[in-house]
Amino acid sequence: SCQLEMKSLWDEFDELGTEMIVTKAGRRMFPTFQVRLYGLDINADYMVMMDFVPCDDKRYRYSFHSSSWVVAGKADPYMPGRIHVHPDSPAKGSQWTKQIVSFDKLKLTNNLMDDNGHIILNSMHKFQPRFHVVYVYPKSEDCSKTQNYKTFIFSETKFMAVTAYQNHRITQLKIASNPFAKGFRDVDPNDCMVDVLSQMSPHGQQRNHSRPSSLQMIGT
Amino acid sequence: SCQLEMKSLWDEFDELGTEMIVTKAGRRMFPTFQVRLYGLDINADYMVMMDFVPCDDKRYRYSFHSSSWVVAGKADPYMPGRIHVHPDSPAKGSQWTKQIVSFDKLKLTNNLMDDNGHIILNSMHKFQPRFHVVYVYPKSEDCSKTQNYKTFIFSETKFMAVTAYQNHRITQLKIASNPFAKGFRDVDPNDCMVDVLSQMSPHGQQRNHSRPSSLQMIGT
DNA sequence: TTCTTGTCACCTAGGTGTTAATAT
DNA sequence: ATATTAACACCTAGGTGACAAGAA
Repeated sequence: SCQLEMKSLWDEFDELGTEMIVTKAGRRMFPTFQVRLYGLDINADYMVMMDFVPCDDKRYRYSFHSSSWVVAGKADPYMPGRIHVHPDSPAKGSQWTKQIVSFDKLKLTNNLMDDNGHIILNSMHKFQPRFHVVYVYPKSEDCSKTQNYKTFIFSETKFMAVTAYQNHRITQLKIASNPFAKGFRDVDPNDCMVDVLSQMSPHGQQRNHSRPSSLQMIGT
Repeated sequence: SCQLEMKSLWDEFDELGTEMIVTKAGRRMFPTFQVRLYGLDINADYMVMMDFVPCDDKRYRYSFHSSSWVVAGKADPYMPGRIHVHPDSPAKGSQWTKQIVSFDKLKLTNNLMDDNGHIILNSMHKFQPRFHVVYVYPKSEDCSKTQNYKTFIFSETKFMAVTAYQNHRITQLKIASNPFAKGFRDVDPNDCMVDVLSQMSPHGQQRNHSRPSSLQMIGT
């Protein structure tokens, strides 16, 4: 079996309508797709991988008027999706189960000519990530008898591919939760008066907030 | 067969008497031990790994008077060395031969109690890195007949383990050749008058040399 | 209008030798 | 004296959304 990591964060995004940036060079997903695996054969070899399937046959646009996604026509021509094989593959069941399996190297692109092995997605289309665990047969074993893979789908990880964020609340949630976007945070949600004061002690780590407003709060 | 990458850089260090820093937290080697592999069976599995053996039974100290290493007694008690298995192991011969095999994740420590899997070395002792390629037998094959590994030793990669650099010329060569030490370079060896001038054009990338002397050269 | 692209300041994450303080 | 440690400024390397300009 298989359990999605950071499910509560995925849920938060899903409620707003998750958006993932696609760029020519390739952009990582946030949240990162991470799972915990259970019940694998310790000594058997497995490949683990991801792919992405269209949720429907539609093209969307974001209506700022109603703050929602509306259908904008039929989907652009669909290319059979690439598969991203986890770079640790193949590995023993013991390896996969003893730590979280993270797809943080996976990147999304809208470049149809991409030759970096990134996942190619159409912008303004909706996608469902899928996770696959493939059992690698030993040479001696008969591979015609049993199904050798299992697929897991987490509905809360579906998302709209975009070249720029449409829903401002998604932007704010990304900024609040992605460490790499810390530079855009107005105030650190972990900060409170006590924390701000503790930063002024010689042991507290100093931070430079670019916005003076967040520091003026101390004096008022 | 097997070929050492960056051999000329290793030679430069070896002529001065290579030193490698060991720290409690673990320090990478520089130059990084990297090799090119040839003649592996494309479809067979191999493990590749490194270990370090003492060059002799001596303890050294650096004589600043004579600018050379002198024997300072018998070696400290020797613990059988750890083995660093390349993280890509096991992999097919095709994988190992199609790109440079780099041990840039390998770290050296002087902490006898290290539990990060780093290589433990005695400071002020001399070591010889060794590189091993191990053939992984398929389950069906008889493993009692043939030797299943091969060891490569490059004499120019031997080094003295130190907690701080002793030979100032080694320090300077590290600073000149390791990108991460760029902050300690006095002037960029790639810079000449033409380069400095080209940097002043709007397309040239600006650099901030902390030493004003390197900029005063322009005016004189 | 709507969507895409490239550049940028600002981060995270971690690899350097330096330096001053400490240990032996 | 000699050797080790920990904090530090300064890098490499690369992941963020903002923004202005461009494309469809």
